[in-house]
Amino acid sequence: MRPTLSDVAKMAGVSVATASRALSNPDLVADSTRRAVRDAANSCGYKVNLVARSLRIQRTNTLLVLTPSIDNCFYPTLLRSIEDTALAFGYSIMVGFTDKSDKYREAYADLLSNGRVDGVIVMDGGTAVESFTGPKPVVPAVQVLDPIYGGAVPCVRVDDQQVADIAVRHLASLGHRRIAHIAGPETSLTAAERQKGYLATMAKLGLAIEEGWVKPGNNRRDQAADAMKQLLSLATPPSAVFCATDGMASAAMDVCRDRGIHVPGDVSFVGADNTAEALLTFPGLTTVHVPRMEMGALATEKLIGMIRGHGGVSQETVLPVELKLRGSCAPGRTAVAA
Amino acid sequence: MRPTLSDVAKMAGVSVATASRALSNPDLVADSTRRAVRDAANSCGYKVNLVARSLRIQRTNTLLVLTPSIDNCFYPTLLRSIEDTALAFGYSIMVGFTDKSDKYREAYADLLSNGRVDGVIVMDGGTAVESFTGPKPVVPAVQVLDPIYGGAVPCVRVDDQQVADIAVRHLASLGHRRIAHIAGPETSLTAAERQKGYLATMAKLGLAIEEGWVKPGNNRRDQAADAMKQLLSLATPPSAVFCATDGMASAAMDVCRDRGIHVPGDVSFVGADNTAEALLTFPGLTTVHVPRMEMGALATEKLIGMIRGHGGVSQETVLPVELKLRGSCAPGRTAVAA
DNA sequence: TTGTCAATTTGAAACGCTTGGGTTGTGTAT
DNA sequence: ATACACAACCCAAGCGTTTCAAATTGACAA
Repeated sequence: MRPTLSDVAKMAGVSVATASRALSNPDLVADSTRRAVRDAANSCGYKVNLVARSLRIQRTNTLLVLTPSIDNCFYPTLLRSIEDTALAFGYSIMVGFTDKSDKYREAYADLLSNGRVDGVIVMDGGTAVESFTGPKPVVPAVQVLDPIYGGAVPCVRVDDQQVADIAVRHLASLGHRRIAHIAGPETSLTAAERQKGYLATMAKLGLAIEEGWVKPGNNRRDQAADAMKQLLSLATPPSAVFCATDGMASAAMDVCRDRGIHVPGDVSFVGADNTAEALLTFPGLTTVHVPRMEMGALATEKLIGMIRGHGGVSQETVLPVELKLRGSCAPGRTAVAA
Repeated sequence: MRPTLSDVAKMAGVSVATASRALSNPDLVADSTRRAVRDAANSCGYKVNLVARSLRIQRTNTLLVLTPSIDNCFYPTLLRSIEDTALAFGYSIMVGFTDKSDKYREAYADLLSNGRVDGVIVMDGGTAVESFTGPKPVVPAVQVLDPIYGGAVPCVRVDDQQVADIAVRHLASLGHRRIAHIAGPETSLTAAERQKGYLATMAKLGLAIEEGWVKPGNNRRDQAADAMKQLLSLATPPSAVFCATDGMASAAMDVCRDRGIHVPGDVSFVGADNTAEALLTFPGLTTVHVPRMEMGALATEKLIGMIRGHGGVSQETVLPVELKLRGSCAPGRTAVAA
C-alpha cells in the first residue's frame, strides 16, 4: 500500500495537519518540524494523492482540450503548444477528439460538468460545439480559431478575411487577375471567412469572379483535386488559385503536375495556415502563416487566467498573420502583357 | 453551487446511500425509488463528481499517454486510436510530450505515482523512459513500439528487422543490388533494428554493402537530405535507397528532384511507416506499412486488461507489416542488364 | 507569579462519493 | 400468534487531503 500523509505524520511524530503544512506550505511550520516531515516523507516514498487533494481544494489542475481530427497537421502543433504552456503553469491536459459519434460527445461533456477538469479549450470550429458544454459553458472555456456562443466565450484567433486578403493581394500584385478559390467546408467558420475575404478583396481590387471560380474543396485532398480539375477544364482557366488550406493546395498542385501544367509558370498557388504540408510540395507553397504555437500558448494563458479569477481577460485576441513566400507563385501573364 | 448527491437524496426523500445506488447500481433499489431519484437528479441538474468518486473507489478511469513530439505524423494517429479505444472502455486520456526538459518529466512522473491515472502507455522509444516511472512502473504500463525494462513491461510493436527485410527484398526482387540505407537516430531502438535488418537481409541476399552506404539521417529532413547528397556524390551511387522513415525518404527524394535525378528511373526509394508523407511525395512512396491504428487499439486494450486485473496478458504482441506499393521503385539496371 | 502575545501545533470538519453491515417492513410458512 | 426469509433501505465509515478555529508552548514583560 502506498503511504499516506498520516503514515508520514506518524513517522515524523506530528499531526497530519502539520505534516500537510510542512510539505505544501513550509512557511507555516518550524524549521525542525519541516525537516523531520520531509525526511519521513522521503524515507517512505510518500507521494501526495492528487485525487484527494483535488477533492479537498475543489480544483484538479487539469484542462481539457477538444480537438478535431488530429490527422491534419494543423492541430497537433496547437495541442503541443497548449500542453507546453499548461505544464509551465502546473496544469495537465486531457484530450478529446470531436469528430466522433454523439455517444462520445457525452463522455467529454461529462468531464466538463463533473468536476474533473478546471477548464476547456475548444478547437473545434463546427457549430456542434454547444453539444459538449450545453448552452453555456459549465467551466471556464476558451475558443481557438472560431468564436462560438456569440462572443460569450473568449477566443484566440486570426482574422481569416485578412488571411484571404493577403493571399489575393499577393497574387494580384504579381499581375494575376484571374484568381480562383478552393474553399473549405461550409460548416467551418474559418473556411467561410476565408471565402468571404476572397470575395471582398477581389471586389475591392476590381477583379471579376467568373462562374465556377469558387469551388468547394471541403478540406479534403480528393475533393480539392476534383475542384482543381474542374478549374482546369474551364474555357479560360484561372492563372492563380487561392486555397483555403495548404493541404488542398498541395492536392491541387498534384493535379497540375499530373497534367503537365507547370507551377508556378502556368498556374500560381497560395495556401493558408503554413502547415508542414506547405514544405512538402514542389515547388514550396507560398502560404499565409497562421501562428499556431502562439495561439495555443495565448489561449492557454487566457484560460488559466480565467480559472484563477484574474479579471481583465480580453474577450477576443486576434493574432497577426503573414505571408510566407515560397516557390508556388510567378508573375501573372496579365502583368507580362501589360 | 453544484448540487450534490445529498441534495438529490433530500429531494427524492431517500438517503444518500439509496440515491447513490439508484443512479449507479439501479438493480439494487425498487422501481419507484429509482424513478424518484432519477427525476430529482434531472430536475436539479445533478452530475456525479468524478473526483469524489475516484477518491472513494481508488480508480480514476484515466490513462496517461506519453508521446514524443507530435509534429511527426506518426504519433498523432497512434494517439487518436488510443483515445478512441480508451473512450470505448470508459477511460479518458491525458497526454504528455516527452521531448522536453527534465523539469517536465517530473510532472509526468507525478501524475503516475500520485494516483491521478490508472495506467500509462509509453510511446517514447528513447532510453530515458525509466525516468518517468522509476526503475519499475508504479502503475500498469504498456509500451508501444520499443520494448523497455527488458521485457518487464508488455509491449505492442512490429518486427522492425522484418520491416527492413521486406523493403530490401522488394528492391532486390526488382533487380537492385546497390542498395543504401538512410538510418534513424541511434538512440531509437526502432531505428537500430531497422538498420540491423537492412544489414542482415543484404547479407542473406549476398549483396555487398559498400563504404558509406549506411548514412545517419536522424529522422530529420535536413540530415536525410545531406545523407542523400553524400550518397549521390559517391563514385558509383546506389541504385536504390531504403529509408528508415517516410519523412527521410521524402527529403531524400526532394534532393534527387532538385538535381534532376529521376525517381524511380535513376534511384528507387522505399520508406517505412506509411505515414501521410508517403502520399505527398512524387512519385508516391513505396513503403512498409506499420499498423498504427491497430497498435494503439491493442495497446490500450492490453493496458485496460491489466488495470482490471484480467490475467493472461501476453507480454509482447508483434503485429504484421506489409509492403505498400506506390511509384517510387523501378526495376534496377542490374535486372535490365541481366 | 501571572498575563500577554506570537509562534507552532493540533483536533476535527469538511470535500462528495461508495459500500459493508445492520435495520425495517412485508409476506409466507409454521 | 411466532418464526423466518427476503427485499428495500439507511447509517456510518472511510477514501486522503486541506484548513479553520482552537489549543499548546515558550518567551518575555509586568
